Amino acid sequence: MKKNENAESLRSVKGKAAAPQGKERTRKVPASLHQRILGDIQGNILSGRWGPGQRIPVEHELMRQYRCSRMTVNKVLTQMAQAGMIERRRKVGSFVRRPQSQSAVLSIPDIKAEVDALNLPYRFEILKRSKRAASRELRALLGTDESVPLLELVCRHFAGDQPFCLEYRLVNLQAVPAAATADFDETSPGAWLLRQVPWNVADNRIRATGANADEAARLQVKSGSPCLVVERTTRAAQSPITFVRLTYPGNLHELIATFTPLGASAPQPA
Amino acid sequence: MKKNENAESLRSVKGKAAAPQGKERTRKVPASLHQRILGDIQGNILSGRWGPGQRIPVEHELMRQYRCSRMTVNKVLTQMAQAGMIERRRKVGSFVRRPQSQSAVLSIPDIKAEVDALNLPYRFEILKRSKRAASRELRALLGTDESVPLLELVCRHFAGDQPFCLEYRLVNLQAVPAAATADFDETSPGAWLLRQVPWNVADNRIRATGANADEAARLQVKSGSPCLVVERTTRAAQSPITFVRLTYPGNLHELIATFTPLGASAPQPA
DNA sequence: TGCGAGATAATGTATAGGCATATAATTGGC
DNA sequence: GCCAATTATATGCCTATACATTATCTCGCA
Repeated sequence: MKKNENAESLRSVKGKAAAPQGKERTRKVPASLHQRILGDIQGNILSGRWGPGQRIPVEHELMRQYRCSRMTVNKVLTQMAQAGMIERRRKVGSFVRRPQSQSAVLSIPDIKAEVDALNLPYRFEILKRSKRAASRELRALLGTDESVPLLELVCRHFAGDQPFCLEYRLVNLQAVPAAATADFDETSPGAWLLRQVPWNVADNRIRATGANADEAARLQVKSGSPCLVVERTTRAAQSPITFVRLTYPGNLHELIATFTPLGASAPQPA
Repeated sequence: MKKNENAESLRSVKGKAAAPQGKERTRKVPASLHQRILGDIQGNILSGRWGPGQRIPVEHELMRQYRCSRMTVNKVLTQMAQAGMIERRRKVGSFVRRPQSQSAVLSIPDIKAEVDALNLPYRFEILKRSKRAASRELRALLGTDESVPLLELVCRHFAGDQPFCLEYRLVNLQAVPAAATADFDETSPGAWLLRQVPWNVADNRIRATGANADEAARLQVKSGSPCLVVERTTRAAQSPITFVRLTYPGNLHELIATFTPLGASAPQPA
């Protein structure tokens, strides 16, 4: 099996870039060399030409194919290894990984953004707000063992006149003291917190339940009707920030996750 | 050669290079320099010291701080930009991104693996199997407009004696002709397909519904009881491979997604 | 035959420099 | 004073090289 069936993408002459594409005549011409190399290798893997376990060309071979330096191919291969698509072993070579479990990137937008996407007017209301010490159960939800002061919130989000989502939230007041005095008139607690503690680490748990009587009344659905529940515990710098349970009436909502081997693993800057 | 000695002396100095305003150095020290730089910058962002919109040191500044070359810090910053944590603008600098929507990594394991994780014996059965041409609706599910031959499967997965999951699947026989003659006695269609077309791209849609009469009977739950539904359309090299709808009885199942700013974005080898 | 000492092959990391490109800031011409 | 041209800055991308690390293979020698 000849290995250079895809080697026709050799650079013509180094340092000479093709015409600065006036109107993107072809699909998307990968501008940079390492993007092109990455695309080629990824193509070979995704198309199945290079199956799991198969060894892919070593760095010097790729240098030769693309007439480039080792750093360039190394950058590509390192990136693919970090993404989990290949496995690299010293002295032996690089091999296509066998995906044990697909991993998908789930985008969790702000609720306001979700409602906006439906072209419906958004509003929300605070149904309950109280300060309290963390009981044992609440501490378990937040994943902390310290007894910290908590802010407890229940909040309802609307899309038009229809209840869209019910939010139960605990905020660690020790980590975010400003939450105690914040009025959530303008910004919802979720958005407010994201402004305060923008970058954090979170665990999300997604499941389906039937609405209990309380939830059903607040969401204006029948008791027991299916709901999508997203629970999220958020930490930043080792201390828990907030726990939130979002309950969506079943058919009103859908989470979208995309599995992309590489590339768009993060939200784009709009 | 003096070049060598120069590099050597730099290397020795490097060990004590200042970690800028880093306080939590009690962690394990990352082996390589760029890992340390990445950890430092990430720490500054996650801890909130560098908030969204804030400009982070330019490459030459980081070179000086860490006494390293530009390639090294460039590697780090490029990586962070790809992960979506910072945004880089020429001439202006690099800025901490404001996460508009959190993106989490969702791990979608094989059903057998899920059941194994519960320490229950796994088995499955094929309830229906038929070949057919793609009707308009089925084509819409698969996301193709060609009229391709399809294999339609209904399959039930058990955890112990309890039905665990219902699987409705369409397989594009044009893309995977071997599926027509495969017997799914040993391996479930999902696992079989993953062996045939190991790397692919998929869209996942997750929602909650009530079980209809048919599903309820097969899952041994009451009609209308809440179910978690995962629909997935899988493509490889532009041609759709398979569509699958997995229906889990509500409280039996939970999807876990983790938001990690950088790093373990892919499943690790066992 | 067994086995330890290289030789070798591949990746991992880092350096120093280069040109290219986009854009903010500055300057020059009017 | 305003707009255009230039310059400076910071990133984007690439090269060529060097040395370190690690696992595999091979060869010489007892």
